[in-house]
Parts: sequence; structure tokens; C-alpha cells
Amino acid sequence: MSSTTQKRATRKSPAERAAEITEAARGIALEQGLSAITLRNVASRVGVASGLVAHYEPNVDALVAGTFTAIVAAETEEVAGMLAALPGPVERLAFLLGTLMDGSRLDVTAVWVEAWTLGRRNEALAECVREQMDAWQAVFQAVVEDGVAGGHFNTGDLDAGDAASLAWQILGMIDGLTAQSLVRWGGVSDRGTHLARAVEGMVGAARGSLQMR
Amino acid sequence: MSSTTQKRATRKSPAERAAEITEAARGIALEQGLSAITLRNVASRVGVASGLVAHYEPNVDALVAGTFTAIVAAETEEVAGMLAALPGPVERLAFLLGTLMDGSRLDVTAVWVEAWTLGRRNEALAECVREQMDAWQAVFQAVVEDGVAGGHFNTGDLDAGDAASLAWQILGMIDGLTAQSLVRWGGVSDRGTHLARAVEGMVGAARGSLQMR
DNA sequence: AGCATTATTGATCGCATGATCAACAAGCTT
DNA sequence: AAGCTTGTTGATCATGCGATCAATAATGCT
Repeated sequence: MSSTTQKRATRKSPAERAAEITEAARGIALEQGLSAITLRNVASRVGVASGLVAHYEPNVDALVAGTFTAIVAAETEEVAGMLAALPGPVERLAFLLGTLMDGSRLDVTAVWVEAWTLGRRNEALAECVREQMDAWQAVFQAVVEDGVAGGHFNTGDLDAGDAASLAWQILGMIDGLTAQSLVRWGGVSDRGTHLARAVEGMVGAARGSLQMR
Repeated sequence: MSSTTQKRATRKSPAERAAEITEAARGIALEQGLSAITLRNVASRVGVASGLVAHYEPNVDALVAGTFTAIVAAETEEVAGMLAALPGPVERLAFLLGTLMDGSRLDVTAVWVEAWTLGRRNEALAECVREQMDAWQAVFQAVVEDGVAGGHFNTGDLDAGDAASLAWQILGMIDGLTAQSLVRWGGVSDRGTHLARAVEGMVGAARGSLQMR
């Protein structure tokens, strides 16, 4: 009979093997959730003994936290990177709303929501969650400040420090609406339209200016 | 030595014991999360053998789903009940925003967020989550329709069916912002102010009319 | 008082988890 | 070619889970 069963995994460099494990954990998190990241689950996906995964990671909590950061940071950097190509703050804010609400990243949204809960029992993860939330908030805050400085937005009677506050607010709204679409797909057809209108009111942008397309 | 250790739990009526179990599960969910609801955990809180809990509940998934519904439905009914005492839709909407954002129900928020994730692997729970989301949406929709009919709100060029859509939107925003405050307390001081302004813009209410105190 | 009902126990099964570690073998250095 | 370094294995431990069920004892009924 043909030896389809590989007795022992080919020996690889630590860097290469570590990358395989990281990548496997990432795939599992996106497909089955962060809580599906177990030593045995990751090991079998890589095609390796469970002990080896434990050998490369200090503990499972750290692997979960690291996987969360890898997934979420990649998204932030990707989206933030696209902002540079856009002409001004109005277009950037419109792009952020449109992109984050288009439903093409539900797997990442699920990771976010699960992390909020898991962070309760995994302090390393909780710290990563806070970091990544801050990173997103910074992206929004920069756009808002830019828009206010250039006269595209008008926050009216709000004082200066409110750009930070506004950024948190917009981010929270997006989180809630995307989480909602995770559970209730059919609810609203045009989430983007309503959100755009709401944000226009908050930052004092012209009606329709944040509407994509 | 005094017999402080009770050898056997006092025999109680099925209704009474079932209520104890339900209450224990409720307490555990609010204090440690829905995933802390286990046969042994609930049993020890009631002061009873684990087998007894299994005897009263078909399975743990059902107990989790039922506990979620009990916690969340109680909140909905409580808040919705207070609406009747208020004079009009403007006051009702302002009250809803103010009450749900005041941070006094973080434990319930945590249950919501965890349920979104757990529903992925517990179909009974997922169904309960959808039901309770619908219930909340109905509360908001009624207020919005009332306000539009009475001329307090002005949804402008939006057609009739958009009250439902608006209600989903407002609910989503609240969910996101409360979930955010679960992880990041310090972020924003005046979430309520920004949210009120955003919702005013969405429903076409007068500036400041939805601001609580 | 005797009996039938049933609330309650606690041991048990199968399964999954994270962690640990002695043994093994592949590849590099000499 | 020999030897050493280290990537890799797989068995093992302690723990926790849901579920099941025969045995036990308390209650209410006759």
C-alpha cells in the first residue's frame, strides 16, 4: 500500500514553522472563531504534533491574543493605507464608512466581538483589544481633525478635544452596526445611508457628502 | 462538632427548585458570563448535586438560552414600561437614549455581546437573540412612527417603511457604544451628547431635543 | 402505619482541554 | 564519518465539561 500517511513532519526552520502555526491559527480564528484555537486544533491544521505548537508558543492565551492582533492590525493597516490615495477628509471619511459597512469583512467582525468577551478571561487579549481599538480611533480622529482644520467639517459649539470624542463615537456606531449585521442580516438594506446621514450631522458635513457612490 | 454541612438538600417542590436553578443561572450569567453556566457551577450555587440541574433542564444549551432571554426580556419590559408614563415621542426617545447609555447595565451588555458569539454554536440561543433584538427594535420603531405621525420628527425624503430601518440603526448604534464602554471606559465622557445629536439628525428632531438634562 | 411517588444523590462514562517531558531523529558542524 | 544540536513526537497528567442512571430518602396519599 502507498505510504500516504507521512510518519513524521519534515523538519523546518523555527521561523518557517512559527509562521505556519501563526497562519493556521489565523485561519481557524476567521473560520471558526478565536475560541477554536486549541493546541490540538492548530497542530492538526499544520500537520504536526500538539506538543510542537506548545513548543513554539508560551501558552494558548498568548497565541489567541497574537492571532487577534495579527488579523485586526492587518485590516487597520490595509484600510488606513488606502486613505492616503484619497484627495481630502470628506472622501476619506466617506470611504471609511462605506468600506467598513460593506459586509465583506464579517469574519473579522466576528473576531472583534468574540475578543470583547474573551478579553474578560484573557488579560493578554484584553490588552491587545484596547491597543487595536486605539489604533482605529486614531485613524478616525486624524480624518476628523483634518476635516475640521480644512473647514470641511463643522463641529459647531464643540471645543477642540472633541475630535477624539467624535472619533470614538463614530467607531462605536460602526462596531454596533456591523455586529448587528453579523446576527441579523436582513434587518436593514441601507445601513450605509442612515449611518452616513448620522455622521454628517455629527461632524457637520454637508448633506450627502459622506454617502458613497 | 456541629453539623454545619448539610448532608442532603431539603426536598422542595419542582416549581420552587426550578425557580432556584433559573435564578442561580441568572446570577452566574450576570457575574461571570453566559459561558460560566455549567451543570456543576449552577448546582453548587444552588447547593445541590449536578445531576439535579440536569434533571430540571433538558440540556445546558437550553438553560443558557433561557437565561439569556430571562435577563434581556426583563430589561426590555422594564424600560418599555417606563415609556408609557412619558408625555410624547420626543421625551420617550430621549429617555431611551439616556437610560440605555447611562452605564448602569454593563452586566446586561456583557450578556448581549457574549450571546452574539455563543449563538454561533448554540442554535437555541441564536433564536432567542434574534427574538430579543426584534423586541428592542419594535420598541424603537413604535416611538419613531409615533413621532413622525405627530410631526415631532421629520424623516424628510425617506419613505414610510424607513421607520423600521431607522429603529434598527439607532439600536445598532446604542449596542456598539455600550459594548465599547464595556472594554474602554475612559474613551468618551459624553457619549450621550454625541449620540443624541446623531439621532436628532437621523430622525429630524430639533437640535437638543433628545438631550437628557 | 404502610405504601407509592419522586426529588435527590453521586458515581460514572466519554470527551476535550492545556501543559509537560523523556525519547527520538534530522540536519549541521567538525 | 562521527557527533552534537535541536526540531519533533506522542504519551501522560490533572482538570473540566455534559450527560446518564441506579440507588436513596423524603414526601404525600390511602
